[in-house]
Amino acid sequence: MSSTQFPPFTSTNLNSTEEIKQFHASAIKTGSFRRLSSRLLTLYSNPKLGNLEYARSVFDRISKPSSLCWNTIIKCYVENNYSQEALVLFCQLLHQSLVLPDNFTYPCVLKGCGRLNAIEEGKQIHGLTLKCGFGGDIYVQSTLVSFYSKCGEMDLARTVFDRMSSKDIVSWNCLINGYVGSGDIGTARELFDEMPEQDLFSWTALIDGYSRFLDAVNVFKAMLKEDVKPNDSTLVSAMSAISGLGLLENGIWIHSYMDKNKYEYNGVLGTSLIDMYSKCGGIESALSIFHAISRKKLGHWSAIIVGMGMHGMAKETLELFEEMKRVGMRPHGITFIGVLNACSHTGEVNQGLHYFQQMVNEYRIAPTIEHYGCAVDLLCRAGRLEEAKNVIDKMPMKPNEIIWMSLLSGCRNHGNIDLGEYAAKRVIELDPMATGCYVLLSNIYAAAGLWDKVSELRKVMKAEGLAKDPGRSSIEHGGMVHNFIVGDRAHPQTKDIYSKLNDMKKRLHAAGYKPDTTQVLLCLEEKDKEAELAYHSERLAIAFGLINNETGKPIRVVKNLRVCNDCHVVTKLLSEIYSCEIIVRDNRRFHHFKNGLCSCRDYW
DNA sequence: ATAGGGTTAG
Repeated sequence: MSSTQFPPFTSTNLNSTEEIKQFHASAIKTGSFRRLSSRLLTLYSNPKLGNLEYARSVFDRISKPSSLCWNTIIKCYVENNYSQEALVLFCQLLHQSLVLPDNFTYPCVLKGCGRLNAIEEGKQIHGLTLKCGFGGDIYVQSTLVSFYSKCGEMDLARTVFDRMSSKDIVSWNCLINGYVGSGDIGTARELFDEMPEQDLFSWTALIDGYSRFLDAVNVFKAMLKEDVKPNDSTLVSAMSAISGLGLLENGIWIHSYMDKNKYEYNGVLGTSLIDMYSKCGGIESALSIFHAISRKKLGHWSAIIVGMGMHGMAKETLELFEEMKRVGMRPHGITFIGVLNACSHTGEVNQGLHYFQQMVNEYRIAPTIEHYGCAVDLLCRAGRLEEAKNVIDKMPMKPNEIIWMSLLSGCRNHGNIDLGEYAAKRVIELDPMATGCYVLLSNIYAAAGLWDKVSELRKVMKAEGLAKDPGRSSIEHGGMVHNFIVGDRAHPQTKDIYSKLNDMKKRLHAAGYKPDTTQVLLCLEEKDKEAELAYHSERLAIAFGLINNETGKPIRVVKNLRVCNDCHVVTKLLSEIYSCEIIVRDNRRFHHFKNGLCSCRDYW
């Protein structure tokens, strides 16, 4: 819109900082600053512009700020994530100003309290709203619901909500969001069904709440059926669920929906798409999305670097990382997570350590516990266990169970009993219910033939009520997700699957396969151990994939645990025997099996 | 003289 259509002094269309500054300058020149100060303050306070300093300087030049001015500057601080300062201003408003807070003020400060998790301050302000007669204001009440929710006080949020004499869609959404945030998706769902009508926020909240489950995708589809048009946030939530589950077919579907409806990928949607394709095993698609984005932002670069790292493409990852720096993009902490992981997955230990140093020294990024986790992982995978232990001992924060699990896992892979026991003790101190830890330790004992120690561990697990987390694998076919657990016989095609497994077994043995039973947890006869391996969940999924794969497309399996050594050997052979590419996502990375080889080059 | 400023994803 051209500015000539609107006289500068009355224009409401000043959208850029530059335009506002011109307006500001002319207001001073013509002596109309006093008259326009409140308008200027509002313009500078636009949260999209981030002009907090200008807004404040205008506010400070207003001699007797009206409640409108107070409200605007307080909101500006909240929106720019300086809620602490917003509360300071609110106190000044209470004690030092000529005007009193009004019904517009309270929602702003309460929002600030929510952001700060300032439960006590919020409760006091809640009291004030009642005292000042704003207890029945729907905006104040909804913000209170939201505030208590953010502070984890669902009972209080519910009480405020139940006491509201009239509720609108926003009040319901605030409460639903609260239950979603507290992880109570059941109650969130009940409220969603109970509310008089749902809007985009309600749907998005529900999709968000189902994040790690297939329901998220189904709710998204139901929403489209109701002709509610998703916005960026909805799509991000839906894609995040798809990524978590690794549902490539669904991912392609949502992408084509977005294409058809002309969504823009230059912002957060591009990042989500890259992330989604990477995590669903479509790294080529992730790359083409990335390359098609004309003005690549930090999020896009980081997403593709993290994604390629997961696929073990260390060389390409590092090349892109160097290119990113060359074009003047400054990496942040998450980018380095991707870089370190890439090095870890291919065993580029020294290069990884070099990048860790670069992050600290050149980019002045303080390593988080996740970065130390990467460094420990890097060393552990390579068998440099003592060095890893050294990193743990010297890191500035208390190591968490993830870090000790990395060490333990390294000890399993490199057969270090003493350090393994030490790491396992640390894990159990932090998380007594850590099943995976018992399993890894058992693996160490089993590999060393210490069967009495294995059975001792099993007794402890039994006494503690710990069951081994069963291996689960899923595969998409014909618009459905098929899930398998070890020794599963629940699938409608079970008969075919087991006869395929039999066929696989024969052909594997003919190809010279010898089962590797060293990682079987149970103290069983050699024959029974082999049987245990033969029904690992990914083999059921692969058998299912082979039966139903007429198209010659890769078979894509998503697993909840790490691939065991034996399954890894088997999957390599199967890719050759059946001339079929098999792509497995385990809980850490991707394995692309083709022609008898795996992309991880047996290092994982 | 009058309008303007508020609540739900980040």
